[in-house]
Amino acid sequence: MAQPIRLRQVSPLKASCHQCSLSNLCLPLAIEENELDRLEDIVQQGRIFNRGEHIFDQSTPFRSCFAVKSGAIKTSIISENGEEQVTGFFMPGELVGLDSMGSKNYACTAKALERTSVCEFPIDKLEELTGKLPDLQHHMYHLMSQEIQGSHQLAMLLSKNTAEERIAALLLSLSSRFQRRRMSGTNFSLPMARNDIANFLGLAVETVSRVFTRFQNQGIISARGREVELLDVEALQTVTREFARQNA
Amino acid sequence: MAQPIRLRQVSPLKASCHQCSLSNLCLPLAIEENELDRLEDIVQQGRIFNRGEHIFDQSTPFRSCFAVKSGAIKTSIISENGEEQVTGFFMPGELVGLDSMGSKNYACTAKALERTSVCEFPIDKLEELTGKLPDLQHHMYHLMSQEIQGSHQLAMLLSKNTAEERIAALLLSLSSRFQRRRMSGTNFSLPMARNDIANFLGLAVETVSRVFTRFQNQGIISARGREVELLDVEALQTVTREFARQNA
DNA sequence: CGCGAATTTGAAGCCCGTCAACAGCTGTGG
DNA sequence: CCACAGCTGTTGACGGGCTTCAAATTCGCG
Repeated sequence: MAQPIRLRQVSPLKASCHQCSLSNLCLPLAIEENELDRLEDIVQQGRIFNRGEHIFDQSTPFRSCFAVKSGAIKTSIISENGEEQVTGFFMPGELVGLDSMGSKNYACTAKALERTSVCEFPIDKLEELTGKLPDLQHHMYHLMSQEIQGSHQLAMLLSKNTAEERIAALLLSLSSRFQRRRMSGTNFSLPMARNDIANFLGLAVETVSRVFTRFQNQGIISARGREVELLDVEALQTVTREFARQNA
Repeated sequence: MAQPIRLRQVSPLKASCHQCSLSNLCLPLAIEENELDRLEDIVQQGRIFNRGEHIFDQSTPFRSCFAVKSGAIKTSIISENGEEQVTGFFMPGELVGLDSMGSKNYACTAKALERTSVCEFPIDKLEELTGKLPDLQHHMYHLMSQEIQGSHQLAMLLSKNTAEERIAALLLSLSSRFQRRRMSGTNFSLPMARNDIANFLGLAVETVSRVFTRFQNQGIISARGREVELLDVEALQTVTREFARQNA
């Protein structure tokens, strides 16, 4: 038994970024084969978190970024007064912790919404490696700027759009992220509670609930609990652009 | 005349990051002396833009990041429908363009709010340099993560706070940024129009105007046009925390 | 099966956006 | 030098979308 275990500690772990079905979404994206090996040298794979467990906590020392392999994670910041703001939902293939890069402590708390497995990238080794691999550094810049852009989009959604538009946008965002993983873009299960949706979109829980039933009555979606089916994607896209048309 | 000019092309330009009063805010922060020289090799200094001129435009090829030397810049994104969202205001010592890092095109448009001078960092050279200088790379990561965090704070402000709280927060933010430059934190001139404030904070212009007069009637501030004096900073800080107290 | 949490539904109130009109400031041209 | 236009900022009135409060109902898990 000893030998097989030893082998597993080296070979399968090293090979797994190559084999990972998410390698086209995660960090290895656009990296040369031989460079991928060096990334695998620093990654700690296969950590598992149960629903509700914290991957890391705000204001604790920043040690690592995490790539979601399966499951889902929500990040949130707690202001001095204890008010929570959900800042993002992270699906498989997405990188958590970029908002803490270059800082001493984590800027937010990351919590598993369901049973979730992640790959861990120790930040000191990651920074060292990005210094050696220009493509990887470029990709890190890209991912971080994407996060900034996404946050700006969210700010736009929050400041200019109605409840219906915000929820339609979230459903479409989730849909495209499921599709990217070759899963159904019209029939999926929401990883987060209504409460999290409301907090993320800056709405009251009751409003979220009402919009869901309204969409259902209009035949745009079909929802029972967290199970959602998008019946009329075009109608949803119309809703998100509705506001624009009126103010054109 | 020829010789002095030649000398100026080398010596004063190279020395200017050292001499710049903003060097403790901008990129050179926390960089070794000899490394600062290499940063100066790639920077193009002293470009001037008049009020209203664009530093760069959304969807045009991303070439450079810009550090504000004097004046002020606003960045905004235009959605497909033509709706504008102001994403940030940039004061001297702050770096513009981080949301486009690693992308092919600029993610937003940057516009001078007043006569503004900037230092330009060509992105290809900057990326190359950050690959060689770990401290500089670390600082870039830090600046970008700060931008993500700031954007999350904005989202929180937009989704949970009243008009008064948002405007109080903006005034306090501007105040501390003026103070950082050794300028008065209680008596300053707003670089942006009411319209920009409203757009940035997700409010109607009329609401911004009303809150300004309300603050004035309460003796918290004194404002005439863009000239603002903070008469009671503590009261402003209380306003921003008011919401929290009620929901504690 | 039973309890607490999550979700849904209803009713009432309020903050803020919209519409409208006015005032203030700036620059231009007669 | 003043008049006018255009833009920016201010003030008032009104309506609507969302929050809040309250309670019923369902869901989830031991």
